[in-house]
Amino acid sequence: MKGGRSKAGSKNDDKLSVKQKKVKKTKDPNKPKRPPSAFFVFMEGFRKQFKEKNPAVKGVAAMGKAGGDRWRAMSDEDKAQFVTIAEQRKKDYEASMRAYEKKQAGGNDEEESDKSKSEVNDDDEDGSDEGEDDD
DNA sequence: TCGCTGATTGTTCGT
DNA sequence: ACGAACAATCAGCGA
Repeated sequence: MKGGRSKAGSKNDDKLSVKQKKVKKTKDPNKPKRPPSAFFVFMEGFRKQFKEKNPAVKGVAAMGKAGGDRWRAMSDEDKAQFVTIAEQRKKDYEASMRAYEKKQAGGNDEEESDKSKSEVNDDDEDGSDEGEDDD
């Protein structure tokens, strides 16, 4: 979308590219997944609502159509909210991609795990009692 | 029993 | 610059 579309005569939205059915086998295990677009970010919240309103919904097609229809009904400003989030996701993706390229360049076991470390849980967590207040 | 297919749009990569 | 692929979701059906 985005106002200026490169395609000049896109009068028909035929499903020219009807591929993507079976996701190709990504042979690159380190390849980071692509950041979710604003539409997907919106879908994250929409899925819950859709499930609540349509608990008997089956398949993703119904949700996809409903989501797409709702998405188009939204104003650019409303979508801007998700777009902003999507941008953050993209930023994070760039960082992941950087690590990915780094790995591709040279085999190093250094992953992008140097970011903020939630809790220093060295030992295997038991999970029985959640002690959020350590110390 | 396991795994793919379907439908939506946006974004990103590759040529 | 254009094209094509791929991101998540859930339940149903095929082999």
